[in-house]
Amino acid sequence: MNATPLVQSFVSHFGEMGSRWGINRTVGQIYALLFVSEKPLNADEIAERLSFSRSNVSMGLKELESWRLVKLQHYPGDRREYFSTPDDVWAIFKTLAEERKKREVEPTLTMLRGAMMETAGSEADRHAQARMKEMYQLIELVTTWFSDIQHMDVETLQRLMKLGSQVQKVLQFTQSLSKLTGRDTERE
Amino acid sequence: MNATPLVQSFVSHFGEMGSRWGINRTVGQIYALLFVSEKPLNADEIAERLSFSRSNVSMGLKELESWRLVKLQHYPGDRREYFSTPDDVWAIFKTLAEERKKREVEPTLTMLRGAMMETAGSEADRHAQARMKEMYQLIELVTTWFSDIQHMDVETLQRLMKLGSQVQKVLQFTQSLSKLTGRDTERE
DNA sequence: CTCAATTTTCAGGAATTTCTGAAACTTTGA
DNA sequence: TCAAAGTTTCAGAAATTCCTGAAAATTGAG
Repeated sequence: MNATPLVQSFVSHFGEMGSRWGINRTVGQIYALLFVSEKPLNADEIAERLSFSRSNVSMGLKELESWRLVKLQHYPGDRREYFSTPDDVWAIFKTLAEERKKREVEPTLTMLRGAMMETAGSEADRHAQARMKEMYQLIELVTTWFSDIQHMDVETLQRLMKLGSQVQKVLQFTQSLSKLTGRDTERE
Repeated sequence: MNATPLVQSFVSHFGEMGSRWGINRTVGQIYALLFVSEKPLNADEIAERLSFSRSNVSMGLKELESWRLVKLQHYPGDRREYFSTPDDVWAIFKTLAEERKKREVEPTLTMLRGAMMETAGSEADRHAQARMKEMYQLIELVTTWFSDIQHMDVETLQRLMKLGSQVQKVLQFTQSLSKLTGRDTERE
């Protein structure tokens, strides 16, 4: 690899990390390279900089496209495809969260929903089903909340996050307000 | 495997999913089995039910222990160790989030911190460093918020989550209040 | 301390995943 | 329509990860 030590360490870190969760080393490194790159790169440039085979890069890029993590563009008079990552890190974060939800959470929710429909044939089954229900409700609450939050604009989100656990006080305050007015601020 | 179809499908789903993110099939299945089990199981029982070798189960349990996801207990007059998962799904969720943070996020933050200390030797480096800083700030904000939230009690947390994006309105309200009083509710 | 019960370690075979080069395919400009 | 430039596919080699059985280590009752 012919990059500065700075970029070098960033790229290899993403390689290692990549394999710690779902994606592989190649994909992690390609992403990292694109993320810090000043200008979009074409597949050959990526292959050369990371010393991967051209075909490996092609597969990696396809994988990144399926995660919606890379942008594709063309330059006039050049037939090659140039890749880059979106500039806005918040947008990247949201995309990542959405995709992980789709790949890791949704299938589990579907399975759990199915299991909860089954008729329990034994005491053990009844217990298992109750446990699955607890898991289902937790996951559903958390993911619904997540997607609620994702639809907020970045400024509000940042404000909320900076507020941190102080939101508790705000909540207590509105709670006592709603007791006064008789209106409930909670949904459902 | 000698389980009911209900437990069967739950366990195999966790096996598949397990390999989709960091942990392997064995570990996923052991966890799933313990999660729905009425009573704690010892290593031999687990090995038998899942048709894994005894040693594989031993390694899987060790892995789960390192994630703090299993409880260990003994019965009088029985030298074997019995394993189970905590009852409270919220507690499980928190543990999982903490461990993932420790394993997946902290190392990245450390690397980024290091990279940001380096002196950029070129225009490309300067750009890379700026990008890393954006990433660093986002991750730090999100994880700090997460741990803030984790320290809230479950009731408050649930209330907050059920509120969903309506929290936006509460926020706008307090914002206008603070304009009136001149006090700022945000930290930092 | 001894011995049997239980758990852990670990070398190497099995299974899976990753990566490559060659070939097939696609696109576009002439 | 053709040829050249570029991209994707895919079979199998290479690397990695997983899993097992055998042996070693640990534990605790007597």
